Amino acid sequence: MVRAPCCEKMGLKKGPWTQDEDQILISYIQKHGHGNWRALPKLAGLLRCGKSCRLRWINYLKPDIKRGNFSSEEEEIIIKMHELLGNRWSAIAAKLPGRTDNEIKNVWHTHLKKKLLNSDSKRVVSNPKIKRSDSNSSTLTSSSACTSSSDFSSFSEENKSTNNNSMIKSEDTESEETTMPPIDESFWSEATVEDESSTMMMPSNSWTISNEPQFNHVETFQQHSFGYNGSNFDDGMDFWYDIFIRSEESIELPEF
DNA sequence: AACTACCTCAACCGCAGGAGG
DNA sequence: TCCTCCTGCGGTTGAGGTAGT
Repeated sequence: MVRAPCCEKMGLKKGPWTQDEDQILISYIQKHGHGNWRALPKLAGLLRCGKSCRLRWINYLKPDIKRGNFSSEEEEIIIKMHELLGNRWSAIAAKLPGRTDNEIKNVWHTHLKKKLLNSDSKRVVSNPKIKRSDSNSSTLTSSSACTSSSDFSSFSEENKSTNNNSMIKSEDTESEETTMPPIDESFWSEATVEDESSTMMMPSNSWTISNEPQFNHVETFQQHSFGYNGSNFDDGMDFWYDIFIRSEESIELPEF
């Protein structure tokens, strides 16, 4: 490493973990919980900094970590979530049980980015079958839920470079205006994933978002959830994404 | 077999933000 | 309000593995 070795300075070990260290960390946390990470290595008798222990536990030792290759479904979810959220790996990881942000980040940089480039940035949702799910949508303002244009534009920016500025859109969309469909029963559709053992609820209508952020507006967003139900994950759990969709309504701000 | 180039992924770093005094 | 401590996040690094020559 080029950067200042903070742990070495204090006589602490760094670099790859040994099996012994792993075992010490596991048994300590199983007995006492992790509590204060900074204090943990001293209490457990490890010559590591707390940060290192925390990372090792979260990314490798935690019992619910799912090891092994990512399934194609998981990869598609990552791609979709990355389109929506940008490099917010922890948020993406929260929707993939058993996967860590570090792992997802690595997969993205090593596989998915290339995959996307090679596949000409095509949308990953295919073969939609229509079936409604129960939508729990609620209106909220950008300032409270999506932290406004900064959050929204982060994935908007991403889309500019990778997907011609679409959030979720149909192939034939041409307009650059913001065109939000009303959210009603027909909003939701179901897209099947490859193995047909689970179903994915997706918004069925299409819309576009403007190329230019409207900084003189406080924009409102509607929150919608979509996700998987089914048994294609080991734990059989359902999970849902929350997405924020720019509403037709926006509030004019006075010019300063 | 030896060397090089490329890839993968665990681990590190600095920073931001929340909590508490 | 300010300061310190702690945690979590995202970006980056580099050792080890693998493929190609």
